[in-house]
Amino acid sequence: MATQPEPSVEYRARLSRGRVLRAAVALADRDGIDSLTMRNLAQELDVEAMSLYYHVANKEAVLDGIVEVVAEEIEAAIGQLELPGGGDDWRANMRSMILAARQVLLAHPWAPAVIETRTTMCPPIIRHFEAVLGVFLGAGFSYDLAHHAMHALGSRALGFNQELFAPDSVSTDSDDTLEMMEQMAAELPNLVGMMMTISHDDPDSTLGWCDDQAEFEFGLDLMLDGLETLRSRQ
Amino acid sequence: MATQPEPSVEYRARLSRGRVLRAAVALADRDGIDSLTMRNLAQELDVEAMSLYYHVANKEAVLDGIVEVVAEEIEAAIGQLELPGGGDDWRANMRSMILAARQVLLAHPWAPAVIETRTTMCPPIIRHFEAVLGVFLGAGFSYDLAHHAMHALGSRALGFNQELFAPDSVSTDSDDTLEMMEQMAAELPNLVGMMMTISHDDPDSTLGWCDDQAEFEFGLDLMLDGLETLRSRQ
DNA sequence: ACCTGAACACCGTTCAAGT
DNA sequence: ACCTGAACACCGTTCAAGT
Repeated sequence: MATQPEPSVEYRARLSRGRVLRAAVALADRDGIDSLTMRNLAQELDVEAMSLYYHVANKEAVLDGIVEVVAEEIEAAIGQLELPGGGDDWRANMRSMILAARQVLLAHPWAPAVIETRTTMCPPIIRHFEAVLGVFLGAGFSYDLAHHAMHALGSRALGFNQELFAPDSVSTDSDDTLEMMEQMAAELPNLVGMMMTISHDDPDSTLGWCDDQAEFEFGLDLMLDGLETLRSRQ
Repeated sequence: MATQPEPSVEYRARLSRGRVLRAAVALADRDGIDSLTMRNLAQELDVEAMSLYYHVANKEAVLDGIVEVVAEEIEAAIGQLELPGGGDDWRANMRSMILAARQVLLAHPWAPAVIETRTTMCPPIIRHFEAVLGVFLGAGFSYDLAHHAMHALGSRALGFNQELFAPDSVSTDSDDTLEMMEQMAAELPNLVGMMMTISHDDPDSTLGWCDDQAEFEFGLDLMLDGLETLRSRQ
């Protein structure tokens, strides 16, 4: 009789904080953040829910942890970047760092909302802000102006600008809103006029169906250009 | 014998959607948004939880409703405003509208987070965006530029800029973070340098304890100034 | 050291039943 | 028409118990 079962198909890998967090990210990516419950997460790992508590303190710790995983991905993505601006063009460097972070977040659509509910910064996020701040300081921003700049950037420093309301909330695709828009055309001349003009110019672009990436870059450039003006006058 | 009980102390006012929503706002203001459960809300109204469902479809409808209540307060606050810019200074008008909205939100600290989870816009919010857009168009912005401007403003149009992480997440008040900062001073020269400089200049102002209102206005003005530049070149 | 079963105190919500 | 009691299917979490 075998006293030691050899590794086989029924062998189950031991749990660890890392495995728990990676499974949590995968679950949130696949089924959405609402599906990330301790019970579902345990099932994903072929384990009982209570086993998770041996590796993470509680659900908040799981949420902290999945933000950390994403932040580490951002760090890795930025690490691989060849900064285009060299020592000269701080805006180009900042821009590519932030757009690289954004690419990572696009793969984890739940991340912005979870990040905004966190109360403490994990080390990789702190290091990210350290790097962003480094670009400002390297370009000659005073500590004071760089401080304002960090606040002004806000979540854009991590590559997202939390959109208000769902992408299609005022979309003309919905019959309800279309009807509502028609009966409100008199009351909402500006919005209706803008939507009609924009969808006339570009049928794919309405208020409810905008190019998020283009709008993000527009807002980002607006900030960076404004900050450059302030820097040069400093 | 009285066939009709006269109104008396034990008379209980009937429920209505309006009473439910006002009670929900008051509860969230007083005890925080996490305390806003159907059961707690019912208790606030001296009623069973199930009674609420006669007046609101479900909890999502309550959240939609409390955002609507806040948006109506914003609408009222802006309605009472004397716009300082007259027909000339669109930035001054926009600024006072947005800062008035912000004052309302400061009384309902839970509101930004709830607003960001909504998927559809309620009528008073739509009307608010209509008014903001009206300022842009009135100042001569093209529909296209005004559209970009609305996106760039984002939640700032409603008076908030969701802060990442809690106010004191990197505060030097906490012994833990102070210790962490000390041991990380070598790894985080930019952040530590900025914090030391800023708290040296102004002991009340550190990374973790900033003047939110001043930072909001800094970011808002940066956007408005940048947009004015684009408008004038249009 | 690591995992589990049973149980607790909550949720939102349904449905049939009361007045 | 309006409100309620009992019940259901979930949550996160605890604690003592297993191996």
